[in-house]
Amino acid sequence: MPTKKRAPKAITVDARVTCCASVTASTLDEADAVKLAALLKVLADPARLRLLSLIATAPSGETCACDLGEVVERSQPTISHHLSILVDAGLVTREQRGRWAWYRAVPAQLAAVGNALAP
Amino acid sequence: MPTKKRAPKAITVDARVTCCASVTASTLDEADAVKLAALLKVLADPARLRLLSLIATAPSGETCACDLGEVVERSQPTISHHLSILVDAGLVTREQRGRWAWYRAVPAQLAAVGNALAP
DNA sequence: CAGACATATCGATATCTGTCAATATGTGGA
DNA sequence: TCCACATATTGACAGATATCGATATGTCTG
Repeated sequence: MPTKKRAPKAITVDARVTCCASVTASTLDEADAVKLAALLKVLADPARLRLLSLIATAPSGETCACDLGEVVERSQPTISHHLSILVDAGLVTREQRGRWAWYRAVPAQLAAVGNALAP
Repeated sequence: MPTKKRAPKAITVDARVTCCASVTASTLDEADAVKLAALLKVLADPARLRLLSLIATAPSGETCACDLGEVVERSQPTISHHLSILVDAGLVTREQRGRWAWYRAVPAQLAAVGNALAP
């Protein structure tokens, strides 16, 4: 194995996050299918899609949870619940600052799911 | 008679099927979110992902339902049920030939969903 | 026509999930 | 310290859904 140099470090954004196998590249086995389905299931909810969309398109790059309730018409516990699910899935990150929670999108993770469908 | 400078009508495969709005392009409203979530929900199941993957990667371009049961380990009614859902979502097409049902993938529809996530 | 076969539909069920009200936790200000 | 506020957690519940056995529908073959 003639590889000498170390692997290319952080080249730009690595959308090559190996979150899941491609649907069209080869036939998915059950394990890969379960993994991808789990991520898709996170996305397959209107409330979560709207939250993610709001966070991802925020001009400042981050969004306060306090601003989400007004747009997505759900109760505060429901929104908090959905945000947790998005965080657990690695689609957004959460940072507590004082009383407020700030969320940022993780574009690479979203892209990874998208690429699993449309490479 | 080459070079008619027409507007680019049918540009190859149009993966630009307007099935759903992009998550990151602008903030989704509830209606768009419901639409996209519905399609994602169809994909967010391991059995359906495996079926779609099998159909999409078939060398001949089509797959007989009779071959799907052996690979995806579910009962015959369950597989038939999932195939119906995939057809209804426009992700595969179904053609009855004699006793057998043949399925083909609809790459544009899958790509449209993927592009809604990763443009 | 009769039987075998492929697929679809029906009915039932166990599990999952989105939602909210109530409550808990934690933070900053007075 | 005490209170107001932002967010998270808990508990409960209605609706959705993945699954299977039984059965129906439709098609080919002898």
